[in-house]
Amino acid sequence: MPRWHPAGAKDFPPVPRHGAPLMAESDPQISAETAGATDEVVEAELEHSEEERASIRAQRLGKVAALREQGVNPYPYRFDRDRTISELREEYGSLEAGEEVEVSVRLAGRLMLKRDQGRLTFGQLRDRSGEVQLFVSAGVIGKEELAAFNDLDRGDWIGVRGTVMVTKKGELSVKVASFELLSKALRPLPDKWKGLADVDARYRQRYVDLTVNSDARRVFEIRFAAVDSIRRELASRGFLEVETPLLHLQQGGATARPFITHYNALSMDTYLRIALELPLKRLLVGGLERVFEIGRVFRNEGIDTRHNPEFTMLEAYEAFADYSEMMDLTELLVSQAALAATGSMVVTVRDVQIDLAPSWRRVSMVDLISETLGVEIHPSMPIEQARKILDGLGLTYKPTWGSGRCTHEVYDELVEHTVIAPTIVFDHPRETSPLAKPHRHDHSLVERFEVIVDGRELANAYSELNDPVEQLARFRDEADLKAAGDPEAGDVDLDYIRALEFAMPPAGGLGIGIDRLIMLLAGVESIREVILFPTLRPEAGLSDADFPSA
RNA sequence: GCCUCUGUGGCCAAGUGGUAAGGCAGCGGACUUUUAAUCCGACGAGCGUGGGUUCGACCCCCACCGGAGGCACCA
Repeated sequence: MPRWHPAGAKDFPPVPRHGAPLMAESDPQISAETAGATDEVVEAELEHSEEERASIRAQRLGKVAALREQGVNPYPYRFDRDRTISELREEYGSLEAGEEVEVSVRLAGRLMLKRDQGRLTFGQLRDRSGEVQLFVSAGVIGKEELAAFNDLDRGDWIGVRGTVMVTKKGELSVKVASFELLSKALRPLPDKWKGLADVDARYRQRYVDLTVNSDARRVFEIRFAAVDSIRRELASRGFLEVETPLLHLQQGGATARPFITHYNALSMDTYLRIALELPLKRLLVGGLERVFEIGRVFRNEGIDTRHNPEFTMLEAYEAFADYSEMMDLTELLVSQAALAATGSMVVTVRDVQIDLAPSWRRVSMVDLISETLGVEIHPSMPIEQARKILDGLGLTYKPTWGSGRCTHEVYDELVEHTVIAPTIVFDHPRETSPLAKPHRHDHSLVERFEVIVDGRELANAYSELNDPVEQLARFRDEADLKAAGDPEAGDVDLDYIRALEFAMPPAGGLGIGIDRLIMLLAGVESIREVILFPTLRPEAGLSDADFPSA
């Protein structure tokens, strides 16, 4: 238990004061002016204005050089911190205004704010856990050390040692007994009140965004907590987390245009993966039974508020299960992630409250179309009839489309975006779902569902196709499309077929777009807000000229 | 790829044909309980880049570069 006692008591002996005037030593122009010689004054004024005109970066480089001259390393190697700021707050948060504790603490962090009061300076120190005020008094550390503290800049990393106190106004503070510079910032932090507003700069210099914008930190805290929750939930159910190759020899697992790269040692092109599916299902063949991967996939497509060329997918596969177990699993993973990340299963997107708690509505695609539009369309109906329905709805279609594709089109264009509350839309047309297992009762359908929240697809799941003969036939259809010029069509993955021929157990599979889940949980509208370093075009104008050495 | 909007000192931000407000930070000074501290003082940009129109352009036009949103495309 910490012992507290009234303010005023000191943990550290007062630092002896040094008689030297504060600025005289470090400010040559002042001594020059007081010297009175005309030439010297003119020279000093010149020097003075030059100093003022120097860029902030040049001034800081000057400070770095000055420190080195004094034998101080502006970039030392380590600091012994004994607690984080949030730990400090937990321990001493109940102190009353004016109280002080005779315990020395050692904190490290970034100096975010400085308030110079003359013989007293307040600082604001931030570490990863929070912020705390620094109370830096000449009476404690002496004039010289106070001057040195005042010479620090916003953005510098520092370590401090001191006692814990609460000011008259009730602010928990560390009364600094000593401090050291841990890393000197050469560039100034953005406006202390407005922060960094320019979105371009926020994405390119995410380090600055994270430093000054608490909203940015909040989004990524949500992201880390949500992903952590998903991992724990899956692990607790016996799912094994695995890592599979990013470099693929064949294009497959989804329909998307891939990035192609070249592997010199083998003198061949390889694809960056567009999905996790096929390697994971090979592991089901291998008997791992429950596997998942959370990983980056790459699609060579455009960038917009919902698409980044590299993004994060969760895929999970469970042997002996079908898509109905995947429905339960999806509800569980998403609702628990929301709870872990935000403290609530209710999220707010554009002022709309959405409850992610189980159980979600479950409705078949054709029923949902019927309910929303009053239109009865079904993948099994004659194509002429389906076309009439699309005509009636003002939708266009291609001559190659069957009734399944037409049904899906109605759903995509007119229904999906109207679904706000989390909804499991199941039994998709077989025609538009080449990787799912045919429906056990209706072969115009497949056992597939998507989860729609706020009008957007959040998850996609199947009863996985494990019939090698049918899989090969579907691969060949795709290969024909690719040969005909469709860049999104996949290759025939003969090794995958061979794997299926060793028999893959019946299984349910689930994919969740992690970035979109985080958007939902954080209530943000752009995928770039949930990706630390979103893909951007090369920055214009940044050059060596921006980095003069002195 | 197309359309609309947008780019002003380190950051925020006004100005939209007549020769660049203001704030923050930085610099000098005052101040031992501030919390976007306050007060005083001095300083800093020719307005994304390149052309063009004009007596004159940050403001108008064109192209290019970066960014945002939308469309197309895409799960």
